[in-house]
Amino acid sequence: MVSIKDIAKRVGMSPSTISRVVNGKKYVNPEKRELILRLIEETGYVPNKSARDMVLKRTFTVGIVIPDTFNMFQRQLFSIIEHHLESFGYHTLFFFVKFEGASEDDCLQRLKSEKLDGVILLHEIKSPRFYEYLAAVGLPCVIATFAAAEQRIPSIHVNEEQAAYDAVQHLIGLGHRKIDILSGGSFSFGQQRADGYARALHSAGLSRDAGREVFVKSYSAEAGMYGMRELLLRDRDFSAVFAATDELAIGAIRVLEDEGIKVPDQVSIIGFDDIDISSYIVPRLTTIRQPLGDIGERTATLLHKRILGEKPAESDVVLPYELIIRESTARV
Amino acid sequence: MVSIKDIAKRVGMSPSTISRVVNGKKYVNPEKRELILRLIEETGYVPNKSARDMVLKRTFTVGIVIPDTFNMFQRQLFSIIEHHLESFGYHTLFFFVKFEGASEDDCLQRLKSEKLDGVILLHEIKSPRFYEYLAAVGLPCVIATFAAAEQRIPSIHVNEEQAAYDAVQHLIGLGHRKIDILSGGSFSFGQQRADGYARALHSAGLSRDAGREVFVKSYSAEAGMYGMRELLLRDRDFSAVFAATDELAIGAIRVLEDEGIKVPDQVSIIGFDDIDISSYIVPRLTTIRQPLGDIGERTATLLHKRILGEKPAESDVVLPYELIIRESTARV
DNA sequence: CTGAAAGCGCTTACAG
DNA sequence: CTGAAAGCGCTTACAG
Repeated sequence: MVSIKDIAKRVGMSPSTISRVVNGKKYVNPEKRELILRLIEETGYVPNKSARDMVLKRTFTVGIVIPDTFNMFQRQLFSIIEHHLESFGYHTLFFFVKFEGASEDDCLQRLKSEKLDGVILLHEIKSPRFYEYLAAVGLPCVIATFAAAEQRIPSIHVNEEQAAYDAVQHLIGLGHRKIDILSGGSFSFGQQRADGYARALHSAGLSRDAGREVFVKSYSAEAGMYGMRELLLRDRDFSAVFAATDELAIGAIRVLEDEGIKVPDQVSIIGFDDIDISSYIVPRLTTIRQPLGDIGERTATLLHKRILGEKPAESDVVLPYELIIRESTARV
Repeated sequence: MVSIKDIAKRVGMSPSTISRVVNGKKYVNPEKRELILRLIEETGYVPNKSARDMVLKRTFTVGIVIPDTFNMFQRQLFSIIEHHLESFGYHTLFFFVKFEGASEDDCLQRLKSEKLDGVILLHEIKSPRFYEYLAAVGLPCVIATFAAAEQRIPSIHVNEEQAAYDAVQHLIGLGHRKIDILSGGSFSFGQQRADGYARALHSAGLSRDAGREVFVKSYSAEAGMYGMRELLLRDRDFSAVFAATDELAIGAIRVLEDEGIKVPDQVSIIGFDDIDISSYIVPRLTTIRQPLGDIGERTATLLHKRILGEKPAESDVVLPYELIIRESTARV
């Protein structure tokens, strides 16, 4: 591989000068610059990133911490984020974390061995050690899709509770009174969406009933099937269900269909997230749309600013969501 | 950040020795090793990856070249690959490439600036320059999901043509005679799947008809809707369609449903890939399952071996696929 | 505008 | 088993 020294030798100049033109610094004689540029082209010289990172003490890469079992919403989100990050000149490294506690420590360990420029959390890390580390080394961080707990880490998200409230209001507006909920654990949004559900019921004068609530392990279609079977086992006396996630909703519809229960004729289902597939399935899913593109762009931009040392005023960005009414909900 | 020298100073030994214990080399006095290990623990020392990469002249990272518009099958595949790669101790860097020719050059450019240990192609690169570069620098490479063209790059894939043949045979076995095809461009598998379709038709004594074939731009559900509308515009005289991709099939079903045409009662649809969602939608999709897990694992393993310098005998691994009969196909 | 020199944090023969 | 020394490829004051 050709190095900066090789180039220097060939043009009879010092490595310093070559470095200057490679990095587009000024104070270089225009003619020499031309000459050097031509030679770089000819030889196919590319700077050695490791050497550069080493002296600069940064790596131009940001880590994205994401659940091992990421759902489609998170999948779509991370490719948007990675796209923007790339346009800012960053590499991105993925850190998958499982739900077991040990996995968070592993993740932290891996994080330490990289000299990241910044990190984005798409997964809600619990371990305080994690946040202590971030603070200790002053590693810029942005949380996407979750409100930060107490820590002073900026986050980009939607008002989950209010959105869920609106979703359930939509059901109530359609005349539904017997509304079940299918949500999941592990993440705070599962709880917040359940909170919005409860508040909507309350504000409509409906009483909450533990028999109408099931919390499954994850947020997948598989989990949705499991949860709906459980709901069916308990009591068939519901006319609508609020699924905390589109995938949960898809699994729920699957089970209902298998039982010969028609959606939305007999049961209305509303999801949350508006993943790609939701507008193609039969029936098209009524859901809450999170502004994926916006979340992704702002997350990447905010992190970039923090890496550059800017301290943006806004530390908690709450973005608007949207109720998307399609075919899976109907008047009771 | 604490460096190897700091540790050396604190224990009164040389950096060489510290390096040896950090890298688990032998020839170190057991007691000193203990002492050093303890200090590393205490100080939270982590080796500087950039420095290490630089002297070792490798980066322990592999690049994954993937289409910008990757579909769900590719999405699932790359997370499996990344998972295995991580277990081998590699980082992975994504290189998204668009369909425009220029994008391949960009990708090549980026590839050059990284000192990758290896690369995996999930996207069918056309540019010969790309392969020339790989050969020139001796960069290990494995292709997944495509048969390599002439180049001597090992690849892991399924017999696309034969699988498509089987898919269409399934339709024929169900009594269908008027079978349309919905496929896409840009990738060789789109053509190979179409070839299998043609051969199945031929072997059943059915004549091929350009009016029954539509090729759309991509392989998404969106494209599937577009393609099915086109098919409908031409002639409603078909009882089955072979969609080259599950997502294409999902879009096709969507349009049929909107037109009041029942699947599979009036039209049978078969897909290809068996993406996650295919077993949850209504109707469940009949499709060809590609052995995702196996492809991912073998791809990662094969690349790892090549990086280590082993030249495995098998350069073209053809894996078995499986016809998954579900609900979207029925007797005519 | 330009070069000599030092240094980033590690590894690896080489000589004990 | 261990240390001194050189070197990986770059950048950056510093002195012209």
